[in-house]
Amino acid sequence: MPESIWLRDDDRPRRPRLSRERIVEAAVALLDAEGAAGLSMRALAARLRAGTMSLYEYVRSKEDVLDLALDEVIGEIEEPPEPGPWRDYLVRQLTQSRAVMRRHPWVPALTATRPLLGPNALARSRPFYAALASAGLAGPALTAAVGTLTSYVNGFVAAENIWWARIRTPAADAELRGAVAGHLNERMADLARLAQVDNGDFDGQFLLGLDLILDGIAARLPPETS
Amino acid sequence: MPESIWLRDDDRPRRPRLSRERIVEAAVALLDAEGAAGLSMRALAARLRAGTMSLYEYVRSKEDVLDLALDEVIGEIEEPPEPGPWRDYLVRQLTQSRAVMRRHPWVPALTATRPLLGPNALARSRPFYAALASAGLAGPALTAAVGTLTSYVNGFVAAENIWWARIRTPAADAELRGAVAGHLNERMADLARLAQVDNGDFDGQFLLGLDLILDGIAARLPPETS
DNA sequence: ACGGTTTTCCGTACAGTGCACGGAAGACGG
DNA sequence: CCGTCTTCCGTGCACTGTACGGAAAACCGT
Repeated sequence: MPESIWLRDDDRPRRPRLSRERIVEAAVALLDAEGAAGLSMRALAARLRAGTMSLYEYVRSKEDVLDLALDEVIGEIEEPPEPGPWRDYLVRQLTQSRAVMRRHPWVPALTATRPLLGPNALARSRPFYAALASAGLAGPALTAAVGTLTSYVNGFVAAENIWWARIRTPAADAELRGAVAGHLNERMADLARLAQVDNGDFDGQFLLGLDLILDGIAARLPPETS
Repeated sequence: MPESIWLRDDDRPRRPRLSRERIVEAAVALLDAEGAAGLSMRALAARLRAGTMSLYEYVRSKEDVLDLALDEVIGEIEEPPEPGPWRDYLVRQLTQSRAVMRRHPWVPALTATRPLLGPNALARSRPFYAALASAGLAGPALTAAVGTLTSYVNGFVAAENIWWARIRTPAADAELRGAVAGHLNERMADLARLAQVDNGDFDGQFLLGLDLILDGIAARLPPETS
């Protein structure tokens, strides 16, 4: 009777220290903390207290890590149980997408680089198509509507994040804002006057643009029923 | 009378071999040929037959090169002499933006990273604001409309380029298309059925989405005159 | 014609990157 | 007790951006 269970340390009966899940979790944390430039395989391994090359047991390349991290945070968008009216549903869903991309500012630039084929990305786009299909869209109009909306959200948050990235302190904010304003006023004052509302009301701007697109979609719906 | 002009080789009275212009020109060519990953300061210098560190006489960092290259290709969008009706103008201008981003596929991912403050970018956005302003928009609605349109174009072409990047040969195209279709059908057949129009009609999709947004904008215009 | 200053060019060096290779250490099935 | 297989990872290579400092050339004032 060798080593009774009660005496044995059975915490790791056959447990690898690393795993894909642990790696992508650490990768997301690292990306959030240091940005895309801060993610190196060495830094990632260090954060997991592992040797660099150990990661390659679970992942073929750094690209894989990025793909996995991306799909991971896409999973943070929760799927709603009840569909409800299509327009409310889309606003809610896309607002949430934006929130995720703000929590993880490295996301928009990454999506511009790689196709989104991960399980979470697919799971999230399904009800999205379904909502617009139930509203009456089909065929090219349907895919165009979906494409327009996702392109808009990605593009908007990408632009937004550029500005957020360059300000951490209010002082830096004021200085940057001043420098840009000076730059603009100096070389095209009329444009600066037209676009004077480029103060930081990103929330309002986001919803405004979204409504614009949704109005365009609504106008294209078959003039049907309820 | 030393060295008459006619005998002197005055081709280079004080001509540095390098210049910012030559550097950004080479950078654009290199980016077009090799993609963003292929642009290294060493490769860039080699293409100019210069030492690597010579570049730093004209540019503070690689980031500078990217900013300059980006603004350079934005300059390829020609400014139209006659404004004309706002809607036609916007469609023409944005179609041209898309064409530029297709010629230089590295552009959309770059724009997602940095602010566009170069002279060409500013010069191009001015008539853009002006067109929508002349249509009757002002204040937040104006900036929202501009933001929506540019976000859409960026996002659309970014997504589009992802697919173009992965196919060079028709064989690769067919294989990729098959793999993706299989992947989709396997794990969510209904979605695949809804989105069956994801064949390569990017042109049509682009204009469809654009019309969507423009309809939304038109609906928001003050119900005024001619 | 000449000394000094400024501009251009760039070789070297350093810290950092992704990852190929091959070995070690341990868990497992026979 | 002996292979085999999985996990871990040290070393090494080719490559990156760029700090530093020196060489050479072009310019200017005398």
